[in-house]
Amino acid sequence: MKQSQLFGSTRRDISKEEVSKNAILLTRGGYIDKEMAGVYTLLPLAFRMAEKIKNIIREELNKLPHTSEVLMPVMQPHQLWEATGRREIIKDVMYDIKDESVGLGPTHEEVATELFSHFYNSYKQMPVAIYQMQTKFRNEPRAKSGLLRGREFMMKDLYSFHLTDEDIADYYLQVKDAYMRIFARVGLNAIYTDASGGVFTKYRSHEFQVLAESGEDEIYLNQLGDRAWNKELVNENDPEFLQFCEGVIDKRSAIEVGNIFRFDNKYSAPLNAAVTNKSGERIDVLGASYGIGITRLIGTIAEVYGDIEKSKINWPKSVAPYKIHLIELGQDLGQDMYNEIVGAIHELPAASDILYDDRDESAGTKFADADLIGAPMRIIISSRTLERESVELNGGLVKLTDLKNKLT
RNA sequence: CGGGGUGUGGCGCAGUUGGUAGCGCGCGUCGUUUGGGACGAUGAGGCCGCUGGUUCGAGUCCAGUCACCCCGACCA
Repeated sequence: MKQSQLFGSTRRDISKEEVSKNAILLTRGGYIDKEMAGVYTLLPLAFRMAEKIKNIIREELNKLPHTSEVLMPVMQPHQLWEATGRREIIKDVMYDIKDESVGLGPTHEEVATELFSHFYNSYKQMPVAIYQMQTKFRNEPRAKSGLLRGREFMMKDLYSFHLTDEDIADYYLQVKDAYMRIFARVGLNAIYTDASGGVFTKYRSHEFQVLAESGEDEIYLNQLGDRAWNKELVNENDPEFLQFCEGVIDKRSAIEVGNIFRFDNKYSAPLNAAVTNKSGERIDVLGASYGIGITRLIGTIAEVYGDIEKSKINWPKSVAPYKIHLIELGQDLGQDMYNEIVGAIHELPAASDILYDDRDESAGTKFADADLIGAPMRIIISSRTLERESVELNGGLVKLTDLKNKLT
């Protein structure tokens, strides 16, 4: 992609009102543009990241048994929420459509459960799970912190339906493992955290928390640092908690990047999502929800990998919008040589992952922009490097003839 | 929803006791530059968030309203 043709650009100055690290870096880098509080455009750079994250999620979730991707509606009838008794609870959060008994979906337990009931009637068909990646709408009382808490945001939500307690428990753990792989692949160290189920469920929920100063949640880490309890769940006299932390309490701020919880028959019962078992009895299926905030993940990765002072980000390779930033300095390079290197690079499998800065800008501007854009690999081509039949790759000179090997 | 703060060219900001608006960046043109956000010249661009009030006169004072930021509450 030629940078001169990329929509948007880095920004030198942004409002001093913006305090959130991810919002500052992503806005300056030309990744996002704010429309209103908690509502952002994903510019090409952030959009590419979102697509890469979505593909990683797909790869991992598609390994799960009986699991398919779908796309459910954003518009949801109030009636469905009234049926499960959640209309009153959701009322302040759901954006409603004027003069219609319809709102924009903040979550999809109702829709997913109803959808299930349209196709499943027998234990022989069980279990089954569906997931989607979609924009969610929640009227947050206070949207803030850039992509970390939006009123409109992209989410992956998965719903599973099971016949037995054993089966749902097994699937739940499989999802947990898939989530841990997903977070690792996008470069985050997520901590599996026990949390309160809130109004969602009588069960404890489990959150995936990433340690960060900017995190809204507070968690108590165990000694190994690989398990935690959310503060909201903690009663410091609880024997189970005391055993968990073994006397060492390490309280840390963290960002919740995913959460999973069982709700069993909470929605299947009122929505009549039941199947017949071997004896011919109709039994309500057991359900669970599993969510990952995709746009929040982008914000979280920026929080973890960004540096405000240096105005730069070092994205993990797996999610960087472009893996290679090819920067051309000067305009009087030997054109033959130049064509040769660009040609060589474009023969690589990752050619679509190259951002080529072909703009007529000063070296300083190009470097500053490159720092903000944060590609993991930087190739500089200039008359200085071409004199030696080389380019600069991440700070070191590499012969043109060796470049292909270095990049593959 | 409580408390505090902010709304002025595309972006970032200044604007004194009320007198019809200015700076930087960016943008256009010309020239010089080209390895860490280059320089000179010149030019374009603003119903001062919105509504009402006070006044001969309001960016400036008053009231209301909307939006945005921070702290808290909330967070399906």
